[in-house]
Amino acid sequence: MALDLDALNSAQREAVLCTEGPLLVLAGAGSGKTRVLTYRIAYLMQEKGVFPWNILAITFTNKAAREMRERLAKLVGNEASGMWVSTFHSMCVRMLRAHAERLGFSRDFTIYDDADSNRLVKDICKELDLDPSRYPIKALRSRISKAKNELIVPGNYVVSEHDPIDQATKRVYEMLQERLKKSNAFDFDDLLLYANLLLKNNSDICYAYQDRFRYILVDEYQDTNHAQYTLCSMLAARFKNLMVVGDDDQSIYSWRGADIRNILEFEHDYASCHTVRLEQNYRSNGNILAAANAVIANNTNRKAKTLFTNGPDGDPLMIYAAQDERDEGRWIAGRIELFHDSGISYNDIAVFYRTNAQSRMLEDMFLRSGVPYRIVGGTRFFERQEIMDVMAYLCLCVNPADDIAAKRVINTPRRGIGKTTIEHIEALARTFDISFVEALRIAPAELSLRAKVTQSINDFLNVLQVSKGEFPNLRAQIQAIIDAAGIITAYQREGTDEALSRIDNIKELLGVCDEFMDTHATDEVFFEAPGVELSVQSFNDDGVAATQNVAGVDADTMTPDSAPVAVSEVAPDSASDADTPEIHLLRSDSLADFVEWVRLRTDLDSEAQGDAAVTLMTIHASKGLEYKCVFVSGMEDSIFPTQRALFDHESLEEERRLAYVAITRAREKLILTHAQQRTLYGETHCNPTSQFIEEIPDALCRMAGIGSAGFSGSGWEKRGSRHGIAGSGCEAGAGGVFHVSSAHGAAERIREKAGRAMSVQTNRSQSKHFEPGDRVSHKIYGEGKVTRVVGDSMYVRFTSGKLKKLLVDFAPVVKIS
DNA sequence: AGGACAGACCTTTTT
DNA sequence: GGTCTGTCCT
Repeated sequence: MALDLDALNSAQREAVLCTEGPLLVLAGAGSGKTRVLTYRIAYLMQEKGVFPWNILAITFTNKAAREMRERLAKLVGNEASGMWVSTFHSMCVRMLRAHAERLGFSRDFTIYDDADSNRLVKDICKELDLDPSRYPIKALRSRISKAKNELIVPGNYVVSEHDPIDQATKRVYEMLQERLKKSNAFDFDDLLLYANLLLKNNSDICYAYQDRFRYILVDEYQDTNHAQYTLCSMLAARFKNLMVVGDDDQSIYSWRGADIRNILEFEHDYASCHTVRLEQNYRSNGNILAAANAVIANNTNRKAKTLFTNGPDGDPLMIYAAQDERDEGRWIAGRIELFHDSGISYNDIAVFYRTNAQSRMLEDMFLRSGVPYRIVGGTRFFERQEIMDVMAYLCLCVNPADDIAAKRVINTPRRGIGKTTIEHIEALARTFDISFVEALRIAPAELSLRAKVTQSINDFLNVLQVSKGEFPNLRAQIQAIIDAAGIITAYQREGTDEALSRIDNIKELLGVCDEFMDTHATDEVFFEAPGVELSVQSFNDDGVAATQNVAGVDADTMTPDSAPVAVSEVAPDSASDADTPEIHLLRSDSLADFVEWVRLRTDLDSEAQGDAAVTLMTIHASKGLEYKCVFVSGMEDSIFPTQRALFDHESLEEERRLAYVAITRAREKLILTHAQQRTLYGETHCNPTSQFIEEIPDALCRMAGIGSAGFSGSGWEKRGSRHGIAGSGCEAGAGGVFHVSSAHGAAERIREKAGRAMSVQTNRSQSKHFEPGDRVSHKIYGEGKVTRVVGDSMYVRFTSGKLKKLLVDFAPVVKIS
């Protein structure tokens, strides 16, 4: 398959053809950067004869990695199978698995997620007797995380004199690392930190990887933190074929440690760097693009870029001023129905918001108006309690030293092992310097526990025993562990709807396991290229104290003895030598690999698409996506931009970049809404229209109207609502269901208040009951006649001729006489 | 040991 | 306003 470079524009082609040396690609939104990345890889292999195993492509999300792999496969078939296309984190895991011993870890280490490390820090604070109000866990953790991202190990953590929290941080940090190591675990930040230390303190390993990854490509470079930055520079130090792609205007994760300077100063770091700007946008209509350009132009700290398109201007942007958040949600729902009627699929529509809290009202209104929706983010699958419990069992089976996991599930399901017993066992573990699980084994004798408790402990330990049995496949093994743990049985006994849905979720996890088995059955096996197998042999297993101290990192503190080593390139047939550590591969039958794989993914990104539905998500979550039609809600100062950013220049610029991201997600239609009044955290505020709206030239916009009490009219949205009075509705009786009221004067407000009170009455007395033959009015479809009522749904023939099935409880329908 | 209540919390969260 | 956590009570 010959590569068709004519499919690229000139800037894209330039980036593809520039294969040698450092390359910075400033890729505006929608400018085809993934295309450039994949074409460049294909070009390297097909035209430059570069072996796939000499290429490393790094992304931030698993989803992005998968997409790139897929697009690459389309371009070059399975030629790319020896290539590392992975996230920073999974790349680090691979390296750490291969060389865990160098760092004093064993290769079966587990990865602690956020909740795990939170618990660990909490435990440590308790032990140190730190008052949580003076030393908030959150503050400690964020400082530690920041330190890790900056590659500051505990020994190098500099305490500012008059900062007690800082002093506590140092102690907690020290202990945290000890505990993690004892548990044979890394947290997310550790993966990057230790991979850095591994390369810094072991020049042989570093050299081997440098030699292997001759061409490195990094996506979303604007989001890299310092640890990621140094990883890239170390790996690329030898061949300097480092291509980074990013858009400083889309840097929205500085609060997570992303350092925008990494991209702004790339040209400085690599003097011989070549820079390419991708400014032609293939996604959005002209008006949308013009709005995006106008907004982002207000930022000062950026690499100037101006996106252009050859496409049409399209519709003007629509701006709607809602009365309050309820009106906003209701209006958006109505607008979506109009779009849907005009032939736009729900799948092509997305609604964004700044904070997750805002999704509630939108959901509520969508439910009531019958707009199908799906929410991205929020409580994620792997953060559900039951899933975390099962995962804890799995982790424990893989790594019995995982104390956090053990403590999490020792009494899940209820086994009658309470707080005091756990504390005793913990004390036991500390006395003998053993793990929690090991302590469990001796606990009955040592603590002379009652028979019932002993039985419980044996039940629990039996789970680990069971996991070691023989199974036809991974799924069967996991199933057996879950059964032995008795989780499902416990939920079944509970029998509540909630418990049953938890069982469903656990079944879903088995589905995830199936997916894992499918996707890892074959492809990753080829990841290791013959002939360049990276292998490391240690001359001295006892570890002669040959500690290297590289680049100011205190190797003593965190990296134990690094022994002198030799690197050898082995022939393919010797690659399987027993004592030759191989680069870690994910095997479809390995529980350990499954656990790792799950830990490094955020959500079910393989989530089934299901029926057509509108997508709801935070703006952060929308990065990298696009929709024909985009709503951005809550465009008010102190919501978006957030309150904290209003008086801080840097934060405000980041918020503006966020606005830029939101705007540039839209292909054809962009609707911005704001509410004149909004209740948040129980308090009602009147916020001014977002300054970002003000920054968009009027010529690009059209006012879609001002939200008013009248529009809500019918009162349908209040039925069954506990918030009835809070609505903006002035009540029916005023005539038409959809009458539009005049502007809001003071007098009107007073009348409206009266109306509200009345509306509650009206609603309470209003019958929800419909019968065939009833004449009804629907908010979107107008008038119609009920033809059939089945359970809680009914069929209505509208004057337009449409027959619709509606949910009696939720559809925006009222009876008319 | 486990349930009930009261208090604190509250941007964003690729891994 | 809602949710999650921590403590107190039984």
